[in-house]
Amino acid sequence: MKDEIVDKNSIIPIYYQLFKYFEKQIRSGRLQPGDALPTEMEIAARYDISRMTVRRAISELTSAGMVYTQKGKGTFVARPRLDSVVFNLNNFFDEIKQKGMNPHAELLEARIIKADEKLAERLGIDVNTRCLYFRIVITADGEPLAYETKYTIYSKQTPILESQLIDPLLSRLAAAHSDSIPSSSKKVLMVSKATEDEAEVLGVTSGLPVFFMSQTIYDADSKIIAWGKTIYRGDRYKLISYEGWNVEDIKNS
Amino acid sequence: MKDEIVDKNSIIPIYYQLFKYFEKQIRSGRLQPGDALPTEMEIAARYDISRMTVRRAISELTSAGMVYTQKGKGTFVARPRLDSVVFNLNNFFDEIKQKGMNPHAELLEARIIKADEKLAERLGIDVNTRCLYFRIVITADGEPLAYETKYTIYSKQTPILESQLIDPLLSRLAAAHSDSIPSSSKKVLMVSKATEDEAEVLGVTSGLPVFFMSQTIYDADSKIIAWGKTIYRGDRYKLISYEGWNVEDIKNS
DNA sequence: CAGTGGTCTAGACCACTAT
DNA sequence: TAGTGGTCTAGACCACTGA
Repeated sequence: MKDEIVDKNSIIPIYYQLFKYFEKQIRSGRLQPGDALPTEMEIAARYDISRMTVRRAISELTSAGMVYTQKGKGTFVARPRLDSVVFNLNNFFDEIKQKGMNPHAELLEARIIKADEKLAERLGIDVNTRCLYFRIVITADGEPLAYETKYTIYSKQTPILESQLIDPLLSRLAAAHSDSIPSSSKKVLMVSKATEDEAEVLGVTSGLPVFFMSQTIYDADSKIIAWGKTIYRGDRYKLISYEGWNVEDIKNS
Repeated sequence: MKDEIVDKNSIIPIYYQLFKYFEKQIRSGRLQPGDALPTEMEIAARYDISRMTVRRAISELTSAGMVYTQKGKGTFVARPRLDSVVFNLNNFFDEIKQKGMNPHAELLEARIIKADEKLAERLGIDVNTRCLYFRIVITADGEPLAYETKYTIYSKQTPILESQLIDPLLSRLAAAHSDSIPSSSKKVLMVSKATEDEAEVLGVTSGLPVFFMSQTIYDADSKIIAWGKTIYRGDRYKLISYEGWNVEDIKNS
């Protein structure tokens, strides 16, 4: 009854209750950046819990970037890092759905081709190696938003299902039709102007600024097994990044 | 002598040795996605260490996204996630330095202004509130790369140092000249065409595709205390994102 | 039911920090 | 030297899984 902070009989783990308690202290400003937390021993004694449990709670706070520890000195409230920017580009389909729109992928073309010099160079393979080539356009409520062109090595020569081609995850396709297992990926985001071909597919005027993203997929031996490019309409797409401690509040403002 | 995996007398923590051991097993493919790790009890018994130490190692693997645990079942090797894209835009100065170039920030203009309607709207303040307005251009080896325009509430009315204005961190400036402490930040990345003004400052032709990034800084009460926009030359700037388990290898390829 | 990971304890020794 | 966080132990009980 003395301490409402930690309820040992709760179903909620003690370390989590403690984590939430300090999180609230910091978010509300009762603990300011630079302030020291009580020592681990103090916290353990105050709430009559083991020091290992206290450490678990502090470990969660550290992961969340809210505190940092200094050996021999103590644990201190961190300053929010507001200037390292992380832009997230998650599954396009889910993002569209999340906005209450209806996503759809349409297959424009799919062919088995023999690699020309340019493609052979890109995929790090010999000229004339058999590759799978296809193009899709992604729409939201019927309006084109993104245009993808993809290539992958076609070593297995297994039948191709349309459902695989419109799968937004290139790595899954590469896994199905190449001998290698996707292990790593490199994506590069650039700006560009829509070419005439791109403009037509996307239903915009040629020259519109667009996001241009290339993706290269590698296997465990760092060999390239797939390559693709995606054009996102610049007038409809933006990347948003939130940082700090009261992110949920500003998302709604 | 039997087990080279864990050296209890090493300076390196046991949990870290164990983490590195499993990391190597997974990266090399000896442990494949979906494979189960030995149970915690087994590992503890095999290397004669405490189960809590084993759990610390597994916790590190989980943080790294290399394994996942299932209550009552076991610990399994995860599939690398190759399709959630994270683009990082860190400190511009450091990035330029890292490429062996010489970064420089030049102050183009700095004034105390009274907010007009548009700015008042953006900062969520009353018209005619005193604000600090300034523009800077960032160059690498003398070549313009980015062009920043920033506004912050000027409530303290403390003297302004040029060193503060060319500080790439807007949050630091906001902290110095506003009553509030920066707590959160929102950044939006879009594509655009360089306006005539921007093109002149950046030394490019008008209409060049550019990255357009806006940043809004909030205090703990979710009140806006600063706003800025940055134009990055599209012909010189790109965002690169790596994912997977052998990222270090492909960075060099 | 036996086996798994999740939580927690009450100690211990260490390296580091500041005085 | 006293106090801090970092590591580690050898137990314990729990909820969940699958046979």
